[in-house]
Amino acid sequence: MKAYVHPEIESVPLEKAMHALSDRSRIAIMRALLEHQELACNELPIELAKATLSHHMGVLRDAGLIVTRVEGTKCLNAIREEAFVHQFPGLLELIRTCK
Amino acid sequence: MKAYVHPEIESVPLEKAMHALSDRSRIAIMRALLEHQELACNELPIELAKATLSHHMGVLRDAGLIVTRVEGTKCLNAIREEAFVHQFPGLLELIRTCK
DNA sequence: TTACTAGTTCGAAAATCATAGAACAACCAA
DNA sequence: TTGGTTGTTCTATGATTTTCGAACTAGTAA
Repeated sequence: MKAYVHPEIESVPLEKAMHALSDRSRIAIMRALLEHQELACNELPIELAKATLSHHMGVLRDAGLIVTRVEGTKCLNAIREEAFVHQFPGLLELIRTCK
Repeated sequence: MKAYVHPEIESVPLEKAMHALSDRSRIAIMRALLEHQELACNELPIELAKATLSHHMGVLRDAGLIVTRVEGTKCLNAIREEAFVHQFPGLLELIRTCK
């Protein structure tokens, strides 16, 4: 489908990760991925136009928070665990537990 | 000088705190407060116009991350520790340790 | 080939945000 | 009272962000 680019975790500054998580829809995406491990875009519980969803996935990907792999016509998204453990310790727990 | 309003911590959603920390200047303010406990606006190591700085302090205050108290002509700002311990566990450490 | 599905990219509109000058209020000190 | 300091509020401008329709690419399947 397309060659997805994922940044080096170390090159992502904190404010970029914070910005990626400053949107209600993107937090909802992260929580869905926490619950289901791996989801295609159209399986996400988000009521937005395709183009908008694609934009949000790009923001999360650029911030090093998710990884996308192609499988047939769909692309499967998952949380980039090492980003949180290594670069942003505690952040994933915050997303998981915070109201 | 003015009656500063501080929100109930519980009413601050995660995306609001994330947005407050999605700006390089505001992260710098938080780090200065981590180091010095309490600082007036004009003591912060930020090269911005007064009006801009006042805006950033308002964003941090509205997100429940800092508390401001008046003392004479100046207003002293400090990190609202209970916000982090109680509402956003791990976030303060992230600000402290993250590059 | 044709049709369908999944997702991206382009272009544009609306909303939000960062920035700062100018005027202002409040306090302090001479 | 006059002047200096501290910070807010108003207003405006430029930049960024969110949103989505439309056109597009790539894979799958009939």
